[in-house]
This record gives sequence, structure tokens and C-alpha cells, in this order.
Amino acid sequence: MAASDSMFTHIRATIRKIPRGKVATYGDVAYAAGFPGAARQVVWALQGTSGLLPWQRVVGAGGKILLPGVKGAEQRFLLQAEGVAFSGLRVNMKQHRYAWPMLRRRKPQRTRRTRRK
DNA sequence: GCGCTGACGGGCA
DNA sequence: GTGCCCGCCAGCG
Repeated sequence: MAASDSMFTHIRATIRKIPRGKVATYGDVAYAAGFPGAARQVVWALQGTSGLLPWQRVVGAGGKILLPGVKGAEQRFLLQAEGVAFSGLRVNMKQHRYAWPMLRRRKPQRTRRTRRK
């Protein structure tokens, strides 16, 4: 893709690849799109395209539904309708996490934060 | 022009 | 298992 394509283009394309009955985390989407660690950008991409792509298939780390209020309930409902199994308020990632095909996983070397706490 | 926000993730104490 | 922090980048006040 040309540089003129915004990162959202990649993110949206990535989200659209999630098949029915599967889910992916924000981090996975960002990672698969080529932006490791840019989970927030996934949020932005979803906000501008809600309704145009399977936003319900994107959940937080561990399969947690992060949307507040009725939106969260709606997401859970839609996923269940697709056959996604839930473990309480979490998606059963073990069974429904989407295994990105041909995903060139770059090494997350940026893990050297070593910040003080 | 500057800074904060946002449906977050991941690592460390 | 819990809590805190920093980093991603685009949009908007």
C-alpha cells in the first residue's frame, strides 16, 4: 500500500479479514496491520467506520468487552449470534481468537521500556 | 500552534 | 493476581 494510505486503511482492511465466528484483540489487529503497540489507533479506525466493518469482532486483551453501556451488551449479543462462546464477560479466546494467516510478525523489540514504577 | 483525549496493550514492581 | 506507567497516532479544543 502506498504511503498515501492512512494507517486506518490498513487497520480497517485487517479488521475486515476477521471471519465470522472469530474475534481479535485491539493489539492483534494493530499488530497484524503493521503497527505493533498502536492499539489506540484501532479504536479510532473503528469509530470512523462503525457499521461498515465487523467492529463487534474486535475486543480487548483477554477477550474482554471494553465498550461501555448498551454497546457492550450489543457487541456480546452479536458475537454470541455468530457462535462465539463466552466465559462470563470474556470471549473464549482459546477457541475463537483469530489466527492471522501469513501474518509477518515483527519482533516486538520495543519491549525494552524498563520504566520505573 | 500546543496539548489532551481515546472502545488499549504490554511489562514490571 | 493487582496496580501503575509509558507508547502508538490522529482528531479536536
